[in-house]
Amino acid sequence: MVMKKTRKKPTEAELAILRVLWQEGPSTVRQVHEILSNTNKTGYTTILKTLQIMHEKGLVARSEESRAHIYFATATREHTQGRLITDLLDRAFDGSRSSLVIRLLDSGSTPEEIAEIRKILDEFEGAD
Amino acid sequence: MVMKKTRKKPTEAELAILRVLWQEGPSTVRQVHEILSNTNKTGYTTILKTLQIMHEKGLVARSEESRAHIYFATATREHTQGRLITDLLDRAFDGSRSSLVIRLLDSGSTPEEIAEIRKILDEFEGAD
DNA sequence: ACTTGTCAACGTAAATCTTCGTAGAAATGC
DNA sequence: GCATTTCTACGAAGATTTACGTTGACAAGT
Repeated sequence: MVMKKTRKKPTEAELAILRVLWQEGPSTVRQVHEILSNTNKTGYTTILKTLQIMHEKGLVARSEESRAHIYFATATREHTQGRLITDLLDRAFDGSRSSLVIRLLDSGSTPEEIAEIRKILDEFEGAD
Repeated sequence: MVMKKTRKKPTEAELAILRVLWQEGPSTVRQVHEILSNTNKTGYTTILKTLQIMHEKGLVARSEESRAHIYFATATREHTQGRLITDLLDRAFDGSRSSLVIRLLDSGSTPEEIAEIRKILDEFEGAD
């Protein structure tokens, strides 16, 4: 039996922590909590517990060398984003990428964003 | 206190049911179950219970005229899709629409899809 | 009227997610 | 050395989600 390659989808609380780890790099529980306490009201031990669960799930790994363990995400932001978007694509858009883009643009995009997206399209079209 | 305009985000099971209602139009519990039993293994009463919960939440409404109640979604597919995509945009992409599109295209899009998306972009750029 | 089948309603069980309190180990300060 | 602070580990409570079993109402046929 081969190890599953696809990790489980992170929960809301887990994703919030992953965002911090991706942005800040490897961090201690305290550091993650400091960042999240700006927007959330979750206590220190809640972050700790969630990180321990994420560790069991394999969403994060940690260095235990120093007393304050240092956690880091095991999957890249890009990989996780890809999994989340294809998941939503299947669950809510019947796999239609174009209708997803329509909703995305419809939800208040600026002309700058549209121009940027067009550039992205050019690159993808050129690469193929 | 004004009534909240924004409905709660549907759960996985709820979204699966909403997809059926959007596709098939107003349906009885039995009809929804028939469709979903092709891919899912959930029992009839599970669908029924979920629809009742969705009714409490306001995600669906129903006509009780005939004995078999007829359920239909209260929000359009487009509206719900918009809420789901902006939710994911905030939670996983830090609000960056372009990086969301990158992940979307990166996840196996065909040249036809890219061309279609380009057309969509044209329309949005023309409309603004 | 009686039986049979269909359906909504109810309760609830199991799983998962979120949150926090407390204990104990490790480091720091006096 | 002893008290205080900092940190992980453990346990557990509450909320939410998912999933069924059972019951009683109701309708249709015989």
